[in-house]
Amino acid sequence: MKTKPTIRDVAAKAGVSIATVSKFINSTQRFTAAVERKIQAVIDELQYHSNPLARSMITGKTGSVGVAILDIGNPHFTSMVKGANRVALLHGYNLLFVDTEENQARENELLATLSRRVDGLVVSSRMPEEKMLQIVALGKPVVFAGRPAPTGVPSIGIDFYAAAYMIGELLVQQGHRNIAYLGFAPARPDTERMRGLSECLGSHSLSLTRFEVSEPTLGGGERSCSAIILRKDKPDAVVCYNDMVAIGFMGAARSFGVSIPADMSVVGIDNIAFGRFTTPALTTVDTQSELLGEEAMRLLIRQIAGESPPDIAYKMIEPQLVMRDSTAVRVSPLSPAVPTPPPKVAS
Amino acid sequence: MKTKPTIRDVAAKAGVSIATVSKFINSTQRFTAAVERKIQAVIDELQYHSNPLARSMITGKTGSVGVAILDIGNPHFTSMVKGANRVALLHGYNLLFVDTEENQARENELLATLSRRVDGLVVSSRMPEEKMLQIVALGKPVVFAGRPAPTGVPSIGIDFYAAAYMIGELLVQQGHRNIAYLGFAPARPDTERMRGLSECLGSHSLSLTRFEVSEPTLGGGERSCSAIILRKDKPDAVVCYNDMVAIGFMGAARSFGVSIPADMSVVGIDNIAFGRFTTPALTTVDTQSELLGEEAMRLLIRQIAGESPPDIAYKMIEPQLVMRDSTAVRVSPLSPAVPTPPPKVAS
DNA sequence: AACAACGAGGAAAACGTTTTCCATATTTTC
DNA sequence: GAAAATATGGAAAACGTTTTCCTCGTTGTT
Repeated sequence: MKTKPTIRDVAAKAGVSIATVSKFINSTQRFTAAVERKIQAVIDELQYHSNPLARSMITGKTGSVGVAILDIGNPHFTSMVKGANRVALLHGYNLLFVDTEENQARENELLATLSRRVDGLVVSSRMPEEKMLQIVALGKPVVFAGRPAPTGVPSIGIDFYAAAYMIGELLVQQGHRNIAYLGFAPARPDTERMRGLSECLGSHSLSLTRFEVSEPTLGGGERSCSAIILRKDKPDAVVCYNDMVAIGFMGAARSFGVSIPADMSVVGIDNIAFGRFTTPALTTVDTQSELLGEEAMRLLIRQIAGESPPDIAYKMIEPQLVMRDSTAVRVSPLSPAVPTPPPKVAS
Repeated sequence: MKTKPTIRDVAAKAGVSIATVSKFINSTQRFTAAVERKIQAVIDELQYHSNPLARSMITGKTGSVGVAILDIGNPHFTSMVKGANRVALLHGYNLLFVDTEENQARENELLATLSRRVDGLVVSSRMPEEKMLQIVALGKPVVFAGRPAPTGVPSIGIDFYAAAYMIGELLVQQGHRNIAYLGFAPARPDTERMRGLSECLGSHSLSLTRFEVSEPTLGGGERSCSAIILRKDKPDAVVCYNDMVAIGFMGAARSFGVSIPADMSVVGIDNIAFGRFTTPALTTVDTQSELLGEEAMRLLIRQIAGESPPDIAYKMIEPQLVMRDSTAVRVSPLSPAVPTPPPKVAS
């Protein structure tokens, strides 16, 4: 009564061998109706469920896939998980995920443990290439999502270069000249964003001012606001590392009395759902987080199924501009060569 | 080279028995320095990691705990996960979570599978009591978080009754008389909220109008807006099932030309981070999602450690009102007995 | 009626560990 | 220096399955 019933219990009670029970459960062999009925009855009576650990040990398959994300608090990642979850379920896998952000130090251990419990891994964490290779060395199928992966490793990328470039184009068209980038670069993984933006500006003979955000969150955006707002030659547009930063930034900006987009345009990256509900609604570029998750999971599942990695190496998601109300054409005169002192605003 | 090294491989290569290697790894016994050095060297060379499945099979422990949440897209749940993750990590467990929303039909299967892979379960899904009992019957330690659980089952509750009651108090103080509740009740789990609200109103001789939201999300809140806004005796305050609904509702309301809080007060429940960044900032009541996750995990871990369930049965989290700008004292005259036709607004 | 072919069911090995004993080798104690 | 105590290491059973052969008994074919 205390301990869970094993296959041995049902075999004994049904008067057959454990082999028979196993084959019946996995429907790998047919038996006479009487036998099958008897086994089923005993299974129901005992509430028997086969132990997946034991099964996995011998089959080498677990029936689940893992997803490692950086920050479960960021809707971009949760959307990704949703997409991944959907296709995993569709293919009969279930999804386990871990949030690696909470304890960077134990990320390795976490992933090592996880990797033994799943048939494959999609990892979306930001990490140095070296660590990526360690994960690949775990020997499980893995696909990296949303970040450039070492060559030869399957991955779904997001074309942040293009994203940033189109943002730059928009802002320049709207007459902005003093454009700033509020970025996040612990191990500089956001060079793509910055490159896209500065190359775009460069093609218009403009240069980019760069600011650093402590972390890619609402709080990070909030805290980095004052440094930008209070600057002598305050930028007339700032493009943010992602939507979370942008939303945090806008909130703080408002409390400083700067009005968006009248005084300053702001744009994010990701297109999280909340961006539609801020005031002003956030202009951003859609990185199709959910599609990203779906594609990554498809890739992973194909890889688990044994398709050769070279065939399925790489794919890039093309972002799309989403115009909303946090950007506007600049009405004040183009920024003069000699900056005029900014008007004092009510703080 | 192809297949992962096993304990047998390292034993052979180190010239000792597998028992010795096992004991060394788990530090259950000391050996001579030479032997230990040798084993460690081989482990490093082979990149050996012990197989957690095999280990779990014999020890009966997995070293991980599971969390089942309803909707990973809702920041309330993700905060909870963050809290749970933190204390799990602290106690040496790692956290696996599954999103049960995507496929309600497979929820059972999902939980059954998960339950075999973890030492215990925190479940925060909304579900009928019968299903809760099924989960308990799985035989793993489990704590329910955020919802009332069957008696005798450990759980951390949120006092939604009190939450709703204090919202009602606030609104009445502010002069609102025609107060509506926008709720969500597939198997009516939100009766607490509604009870709290209507009992509060009752104590002021007011009655509650009730509206139904299709799903507890941004989209749900958005879609349910028109039915409320376009009503002849439009309520002057609506309290929403949760913050997501409230934010969606406010967004739609704005597009209908009703201004919040001037024309109508809105309040949510949960206090998700984004509520500070809407316009107006959302008045809500803090359910301390992160604390909820922490407490639930602590309870679970104590239970895994073998403390008797009766001792640790139940705890209730007391919510706190968070006043922001989506509520205001009502300036217009108290709602007349005969409703005046609503002003035509630009749609 | 004899023989092949087939179908139903079982015995036992395997998966990679942990753990309980047991057998030595080494130290301590007197 | 011998006996007792202790430290060091190993053999083998166990965990709960799947899977690969076998062995029968039954059916079908000629």
